[in-house]
Amino acid sequence: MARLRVLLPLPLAGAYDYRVPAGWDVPPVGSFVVVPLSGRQLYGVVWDGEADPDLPERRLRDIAEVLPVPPMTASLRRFVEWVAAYTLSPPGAVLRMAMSSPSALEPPAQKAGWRLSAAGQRAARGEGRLTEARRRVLDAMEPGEVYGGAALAAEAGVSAGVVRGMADAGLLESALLPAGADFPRPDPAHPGPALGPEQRAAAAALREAAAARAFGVTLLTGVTGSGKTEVYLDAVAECLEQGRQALVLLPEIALSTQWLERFERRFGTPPALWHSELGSRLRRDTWRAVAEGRAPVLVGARSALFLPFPDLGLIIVDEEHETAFKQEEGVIYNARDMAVVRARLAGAACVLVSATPSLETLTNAETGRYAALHLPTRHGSAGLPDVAVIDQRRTPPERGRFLSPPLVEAVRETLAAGQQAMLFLNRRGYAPLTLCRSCGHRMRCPNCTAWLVEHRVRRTLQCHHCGHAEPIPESCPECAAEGSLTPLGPGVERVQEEAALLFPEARRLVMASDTIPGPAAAAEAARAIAAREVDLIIGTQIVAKGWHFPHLTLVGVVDADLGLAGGDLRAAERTVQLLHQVAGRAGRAEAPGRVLLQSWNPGHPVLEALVSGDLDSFMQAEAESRRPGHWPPFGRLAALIVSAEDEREADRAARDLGLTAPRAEGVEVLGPAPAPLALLRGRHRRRLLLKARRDVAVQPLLREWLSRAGVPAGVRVQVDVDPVSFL
DNA sequence: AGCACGCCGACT
DNA sequence: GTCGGCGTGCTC
Repeated sequence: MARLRVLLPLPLAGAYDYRVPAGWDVPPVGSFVVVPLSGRQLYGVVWDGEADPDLPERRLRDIAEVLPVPPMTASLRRFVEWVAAYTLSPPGAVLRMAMSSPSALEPPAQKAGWRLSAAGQRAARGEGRLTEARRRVLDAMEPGEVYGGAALAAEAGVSAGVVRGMADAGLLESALLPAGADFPRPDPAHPGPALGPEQRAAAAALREAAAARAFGVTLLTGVTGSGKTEVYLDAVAECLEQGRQALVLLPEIALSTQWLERFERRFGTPPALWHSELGSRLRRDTWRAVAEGRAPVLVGARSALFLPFPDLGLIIVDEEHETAFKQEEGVIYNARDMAVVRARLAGAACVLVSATPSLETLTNAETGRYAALHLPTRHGSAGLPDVAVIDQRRTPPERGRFLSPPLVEAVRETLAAGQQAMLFLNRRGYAPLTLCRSCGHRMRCPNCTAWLVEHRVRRTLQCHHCGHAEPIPESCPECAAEGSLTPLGPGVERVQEEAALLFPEARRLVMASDTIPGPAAAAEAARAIAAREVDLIIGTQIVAKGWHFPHLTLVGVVDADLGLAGGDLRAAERTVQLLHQVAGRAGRAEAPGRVLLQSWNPGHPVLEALVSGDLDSFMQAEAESRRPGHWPPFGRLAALIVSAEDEREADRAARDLGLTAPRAEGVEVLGPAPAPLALLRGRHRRRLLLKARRDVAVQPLLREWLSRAGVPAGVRVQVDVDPVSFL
């Protein structure tokens, strides 16, 4: 009897063998099936390869069902295997991401609708008498087409009762609506916004890449406002004309209402969406529409990379430098890098887009692995904003304040001119640290190595790493002194408080992940700002991405030094990217923009680069500083995070792991050292860092190392290949 | 991932 | 005497 391999969406070492029941056709590789596993029924995928002939017959179970879904393509199967091997995850754990809507595998529930009956068709031809309402319903219908009852009533402008009455009278007969007919096709010929000459040239190059129907990567760069989005949407149009599907990855899809409006302007319809907040019903319909090729364009967060596109022709990664593309839990992967792999396996074009590309991507463009396109100027009349540093040592803020006199003055001028201003501080809450003035006690998280952040609006102290929250105590928990707890340092809430004192007449809006919790709030904020119902925006990094604020002419960065402390490999690169992005919010329409950076260290290369606008030289210097030590992108990194509830156990396991570290040419193991968050969610963490030359394949080394070093129970070892955050 | 089997504390 | 804690191990 035929045996085949079935991969299950579980963290198992590999595929299991199952029997094809007698009399069945052998389902093709990639088929979605239902199989029994220890008494449960599970979904799985028929996988490539030969079943184990030595497995005794009595241990095999029968496949229970083959599901009526298009089989998983070879290209997606290879991708699942590739990601599993690269990240050192069990293939089933990766498969789970590709089966993220299990109910989509079931036959879709068809909705009931109405169709013209024979009598109805006669009546439509004018036989017999009809009321006006019934006539309108018949006029709205085509013979043979099936309509939803409510939609039909609305289209004809009658009540639902009319439709029901016509059904009772035999003019309509019930029929099933075709499932999932509700993903509109974006029209590549829809007249979109006009492109300038530079944009047209770049768009033509991208169209050519998409028309080649072959793998290739292109880096598209250009300052904020240079029209990168319109250019790459032209490549999407080309992909549609080729009859293939396009995928656009965005870092924060939930907050991109403005992006969706641009898409609709270009194509006349919205795209299909994919992100974590999608409801289960829409999720199921979208997964299925993708699998059946009914969703020609999908815009999504990183997990959209694992959707079952039957013929993917183009992947766009917008804001490719964003760290939000890095998945930090479960299967740890970087969607930007995996997008390139997915495109290669699918024979698709890949476009990486950013105003401030990552050093990895820049290096790949420089060595010619990636093609490069650049849009040098802002589209329309807007010029680049003027960037200056405020030296806080010379003009310090008043005691207990955080806005220095020159910044206060600039905000005042801007508001007086009837323009909008923004204060940027990448720190949520009121104050990052709460200190007892009498004993020096600092309020810290019981589960993590982190200070508790005061959130005055909610009257709590919160940990931003594990979600721990407690009310602000009246007295010091250490020395019991009354009213001695003092907030230290600013968060956006505190900046807003200071702004309220300084600019009482200005209408202020705080934008942080806790005040803008979802797409609806983001859309409302964008509307209020565009309608000039807000004068002063005070925001964290969520204001940096993708917004278009036409009346904003001043951006004040409250603490430009903030991201630079703390020895992270990419601290400088990330700070430049973030502050450049924030600066790009200023002066996008006719009025010129102005950016002021408050700093205690104005000579820092990051600030000099932002002031001069010469980010290329900065990134080159950054590259030269990483090259000699074989740091990424000139070498490879993998982090091993060893964690245990017991601190001594974590220490011992980490030390033992360090002792068995691989010794090879071009490989170096650093640590163990306390991980930057040495205590996280109640687990003590130690970190080892494996650094290898570029030509060393680290996965075999890591696999061998981990299998050699037995990890005791209760200790967890997480592998993060290509870590971006060192937290 | 689930679910069973397995060996040590507070209950009707 | 039993119910139940979750530690370890297996599932084709």
